[in-house]
Amino acid sequence: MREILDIQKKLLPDLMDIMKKRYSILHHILVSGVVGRRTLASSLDMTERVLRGEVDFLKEQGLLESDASGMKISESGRQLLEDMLPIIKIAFGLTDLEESIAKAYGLSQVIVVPGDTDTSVFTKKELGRAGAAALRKYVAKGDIIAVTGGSTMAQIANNLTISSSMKGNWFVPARGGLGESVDMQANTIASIMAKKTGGKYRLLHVPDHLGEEAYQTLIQDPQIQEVVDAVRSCRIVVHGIGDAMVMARRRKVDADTTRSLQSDGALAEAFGYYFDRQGNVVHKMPTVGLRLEDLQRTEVVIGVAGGKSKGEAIASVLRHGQEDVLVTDEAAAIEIMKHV
Amino acid sequence: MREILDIQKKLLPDLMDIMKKRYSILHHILVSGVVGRRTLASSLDMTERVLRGEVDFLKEQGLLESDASGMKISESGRQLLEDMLPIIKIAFGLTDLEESIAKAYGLSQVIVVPGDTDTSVFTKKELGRAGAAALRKYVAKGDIIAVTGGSTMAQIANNLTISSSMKGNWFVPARGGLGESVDMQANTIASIMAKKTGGKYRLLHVPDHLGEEAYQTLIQDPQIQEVVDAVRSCRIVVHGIGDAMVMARRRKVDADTTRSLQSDGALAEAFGYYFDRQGNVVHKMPTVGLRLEDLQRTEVVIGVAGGKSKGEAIASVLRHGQEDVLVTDEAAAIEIMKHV
DNA sequence: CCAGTGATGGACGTTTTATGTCCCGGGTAT
DNA sequence: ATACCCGGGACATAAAACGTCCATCACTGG
Repeated sequence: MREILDIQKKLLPDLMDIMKKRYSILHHILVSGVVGRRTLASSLDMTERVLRGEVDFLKEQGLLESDASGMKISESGRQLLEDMLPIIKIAFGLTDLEESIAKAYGLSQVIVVPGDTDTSVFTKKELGRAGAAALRKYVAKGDIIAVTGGSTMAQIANNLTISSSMKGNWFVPARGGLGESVDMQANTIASIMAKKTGGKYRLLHVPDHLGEEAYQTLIQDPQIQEVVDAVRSCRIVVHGIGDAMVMARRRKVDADTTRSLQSDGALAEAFGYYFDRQGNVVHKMPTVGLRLEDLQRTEVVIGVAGGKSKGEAIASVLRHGQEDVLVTDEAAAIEIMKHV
Repeated sequence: MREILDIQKKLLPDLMDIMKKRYSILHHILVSGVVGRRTLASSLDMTERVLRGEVDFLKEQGLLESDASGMKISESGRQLLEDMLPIIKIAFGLTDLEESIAKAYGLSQVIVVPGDTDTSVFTKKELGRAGAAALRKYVAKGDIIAVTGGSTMAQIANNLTISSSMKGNWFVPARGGLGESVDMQANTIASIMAKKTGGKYRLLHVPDHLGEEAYQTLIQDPQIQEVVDAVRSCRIVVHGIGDAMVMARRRKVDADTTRSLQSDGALAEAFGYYFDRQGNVVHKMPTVGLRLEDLQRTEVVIGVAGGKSKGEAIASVLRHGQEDVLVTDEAAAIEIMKHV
């Protein structure tokens, strides 16, 4: 596979460029749904005319369709994009990145999508697609799947589709309420995922910042206890990874804790735990749900995060060593490899 | 390996041609040892100038060397050729098929799409796409285009798009109603094609199995006469090819006729005529429209059919010798070559 | 020794193709 | 109703490809 491309490169040096160009046009149209020529041209940084040439070609090949409202991808175009993914990864050099990260951190699979989530909303969507695909790959019938919150997780939820293998699975939030906006809370994500896949879900309604005694009575509650048990016996965890300080701010952590996080060198956050550069846990959010020790019994831990700015944070979570699968983007992957 | 080339064929069809061209240049030089530009050009059937462009490129890539005595292949060029062999075999299996069929049956163009229409719906769609592309290539402004019915023709109609070169053209059914389901009748196909391309159409409402006198009065009708005249003066014919017995059954031909077809060795059916293995007409459907002798005045006859099971039938229609362009699939093409 | 042959590489005008730029008529969402 | 965005047509221009001719060089055969 790789050889064939190397051979072709010798005989057709610009093959890769054209292939990438056409791929990215098609891909852009795929993620945009319906889009016009001018919009597309500016978003791809091409002149209108040359884009038009390519679009005419792609139309002739039956890979996209156009009507008065704009252009959209055809079924065979969508299929083509799917089939092309491995080729594109090689052409973009992403396979190398995937393999080196997997080896450096002892992961069983790494998926790298092209682009940078920090700068392109399309990359974020692609990350969601890839995350959903990864989950689909590892899930089995009757699994309990614990998920966290965050915008990346929301994207994954968006890209899940109904599938027989996920029908009847349980989606649960990995931890209790962690004071984020509603549509990115773990509870919300779990319910969306369940609806999209035809699965079931249970919610954990445990507010933050409870007094000790209120907390104790709450976790004695049989209803809550049941959900917590389910969470702790999950087979799959899918979680985002965040920058420690950004997450602390977003969750309105009090000044004292923030200071202590800073002095402890907290760099990354994942499922309510804060990690320093070496991958040590330096702080945990006071709420119920999945504990670190539960992860060891968990069969598949899937981390999903992207963006150049998150690279270092992802690296420190990976160093902690509980992850099995990582889904990230090109920019973050490059940063991760700087911190081996 | 196979997939990557199929993908590239869809996304970069012209680059595949260039690859073939460069490969054959290199290969020719390899077998010739040392050879001059003009000699090579004539032996490859290229103009000197275009060969020179390619040679300059190959020299730049270090794949061949040239001195005052002529050109010869370099070591890395020889290595490349060796590595390419499997790629070339796969990538151009179809091209070879196309050329051998074209030569064997004296056609001006043969288009072979990968796959087998019998087993894959996708191949059938691809056949439709290729048929539409072929029609687009040969059509000119103001043409009258006669079409037949059938599911393959319906696919072609589906894949036609509005285009200025076809605007205002006439689509007519090649022959009268031949007792098939409505959405595959020539009348229907003609009207769909006209709508899709922005052309106009005329229909032929002549039922099958008319009594002789009803038939005579019908074809005296000026309206019908006008359409029949248009059909017979068409410049382009696009038609499907069917297995004789399958078609007879589908058209509910009576038992007597079926027996006579069988005893005459009818193998194939096209535009209402039945052909035996040698390409002789052994029977014709009793309806009005295009006659065989009209085909000689027709400039472009495009036959479209695929599927392993139809290979022999296609071959016998080709042997009749009126076809100019054939669009088929890989499985049928292989069968066709077995019957040269 | 020399003319003839066939080679490469340079040159140049012409044709074809690609590109930048505008505009038009038609839908669509506001 | 209107303003906006869409695809597609049109056209001048820049760039690439091509056909053609020629100069020069190396080798060969006489």
